Amino acid sequence: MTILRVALDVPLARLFDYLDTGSGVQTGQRVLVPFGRRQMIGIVMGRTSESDMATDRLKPIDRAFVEEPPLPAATLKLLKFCSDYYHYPLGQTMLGVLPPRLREAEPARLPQKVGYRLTASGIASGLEAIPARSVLQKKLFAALQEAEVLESTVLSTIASGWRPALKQLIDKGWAESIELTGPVPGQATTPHAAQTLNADQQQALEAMLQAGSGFNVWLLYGITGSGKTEVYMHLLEAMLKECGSQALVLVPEINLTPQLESRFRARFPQQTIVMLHSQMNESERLHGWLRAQNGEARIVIGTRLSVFTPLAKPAVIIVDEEHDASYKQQDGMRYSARDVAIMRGKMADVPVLLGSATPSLESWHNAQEGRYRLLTLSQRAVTSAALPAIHCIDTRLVRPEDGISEPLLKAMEQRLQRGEQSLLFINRRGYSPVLLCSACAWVAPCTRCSARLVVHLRQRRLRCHHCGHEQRIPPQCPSCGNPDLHPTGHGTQRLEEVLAQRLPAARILRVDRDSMRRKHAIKEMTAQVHANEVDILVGTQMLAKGHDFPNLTLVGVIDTDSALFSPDFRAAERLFAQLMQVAGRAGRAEKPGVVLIQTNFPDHLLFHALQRHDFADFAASLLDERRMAHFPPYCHEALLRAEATDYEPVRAFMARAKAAARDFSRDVLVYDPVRPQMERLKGMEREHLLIQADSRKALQQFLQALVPLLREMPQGTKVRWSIDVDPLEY
DNA sequence: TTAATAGCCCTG
DNA sequence: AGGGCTATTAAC
Repeated sequence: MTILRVALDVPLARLFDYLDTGSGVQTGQRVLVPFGRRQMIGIVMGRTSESDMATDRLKPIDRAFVEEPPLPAATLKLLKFCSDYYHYPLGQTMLGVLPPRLREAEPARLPQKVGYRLTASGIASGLEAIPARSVLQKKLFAALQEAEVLESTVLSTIASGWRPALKQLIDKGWAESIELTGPVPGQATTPHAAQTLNADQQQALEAMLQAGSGFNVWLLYGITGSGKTEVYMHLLEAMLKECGSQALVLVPEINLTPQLESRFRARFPQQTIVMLHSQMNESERLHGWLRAQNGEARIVIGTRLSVFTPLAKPAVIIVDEEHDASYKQQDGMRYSARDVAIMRGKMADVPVLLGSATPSLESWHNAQEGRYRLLTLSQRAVTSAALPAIHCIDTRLVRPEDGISEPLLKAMEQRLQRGEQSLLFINRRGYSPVLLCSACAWVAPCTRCSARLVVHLRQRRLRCHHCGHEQRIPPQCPSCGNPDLHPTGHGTQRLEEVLAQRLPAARILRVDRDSMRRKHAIKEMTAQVHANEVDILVGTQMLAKGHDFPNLTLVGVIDTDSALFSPDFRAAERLFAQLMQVAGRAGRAEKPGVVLIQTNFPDHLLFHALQRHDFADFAASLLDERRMAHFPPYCHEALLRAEATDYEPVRAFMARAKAAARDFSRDVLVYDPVRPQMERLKGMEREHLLIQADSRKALQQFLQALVPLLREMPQGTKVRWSIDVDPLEY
């Protein structure tokens, strides 16, 4: 009798043993097992003949899903690595990355694919037999004539209302449905021609092709508009020539995927492309996962979680906008999808391509040190499109009125007259960030967070942007009774209002999380801007990403000074990336763009570098600072976070953790526990303990010793803690 | 994490 | 004694 070692979704850092029932289940397969007095889905991690547990206490599995393909060994290995590296229980790691459907006790399978083809009589009668007014039928008939067999997804791309028309063809005996097995037949459309690469792009591509198919990390550093995507597609074209090989393309947010998706689909119409992100429904996610695993999907495009998607034959991994913070998971297993991608590339011995206009300092440093190979795109792909001119407006000299300074307003007026578009960038949604009592200086606080409530005037409500808490705007100051409460400072809503007053002729559109909540809001917004139905966009960083607005020639940046002197040492790096990105929205086509930044500190190095579009220079100076301060990437960090409803148990837990750490902290620096910026969040009192080490190895050894002690520590129960390896936020 | 149970205070 | 609460423990 053999024993199965099973990973289960419980917060315990071990596996559970079960008796096999002669099911023939393999490593990597799903099983349904009794656990306590309920049932759970588990993954078989291996077999053994010995158990730590007395054999008579072992229970047999209830069911093995032998009809499903087992997770490949490479996936198990990657997840085991992540579980170790991020110090997160293996079972939760394993089960946590599965599409939700695979966590249910139902066997998973791909839907039987149905294809359609012409019957013998259909072929005999020919296209002429269809009456001219049945346009759709004719179209479908022609497509079937050309391709022989087409499946439903392809027919949808030909005509959205194809079903009734096809039914008519079937009723007439001219077409029939058949069951499809094996790979999907290609689409009838011809691929979009590859764009010719400029010298930089060509050089980058050749370097990668020359290096061959083995592991290598490439950092493709290309300014906005330099055509990184075109390089990706040329690379894929070359890599996917090999039979059955697959590419994994990671993108930061769902926002960006529709654009990228359509470009890839137009370019690779014959290949099955699968999208994977959290906005897809459960069956789509399951099917995408299974198609990636069985090799049918040649290109997998997805957000961070898709870095774990099993692939039958990976050939290359691309991480677009590698600096983007959304690659870092901020709860559960706090992995960095970019770093996992690199580890995966290493394990699978395939190249990894990181792309960015403003690489993370970690990656930039690795490139400088020769661990990654740097590829630079310094020309814009559309050569006529000049880089935007970036100017600062010194707000010490020109006081902004209601948030907007005279020169900025003038510039917007000018665009309005010329029929061009402007974008106002402000990183704060809502009407105003503070509600202030004019008599006693009381400001509306959140009850659950150490944060101020943001005024949302239109809804007449106060909202916490951290926990979602909401309340009505009080009619008078709760502290002194004064009815004169002032919304103070500017958010997107207020700016929109101010602009409507100052530029009454302008058509203004606000773009933030609040206004873009509706399902196709972003798509509609993009269409409106392209159709020139909008003169001024007012929005948050949402607007900074990806969009290409050819008639947009002015970008105004309202207020970024707080980030210049933030206690977070990564704030400047992020601000630079953000401004570079938002500046890239200006003047993408033939019209030159201008960026105006309102600031009290126009002489700050960040702005000087930005004006010269000189990331390299700014990165060098930031790296100098980091080296001197001994911050990442010159050290490796982990953060122990703890929280509970009361502060005392948190403090006690952290004090014990720190004491425990002292015993074996020779090669690491363990700081004293500190309260984070946001001391209270969502009703929880928090504390952090920072750990630094010179090497990853020392840090890992330390954590390996510490984490088991933490697990055994009496926590006064309600303390929740987690380990964040390579934290980005503190 | 979930779920059962052991332990404890309280009322009656 | 038994209700209602919290702390503790086991899960294969």
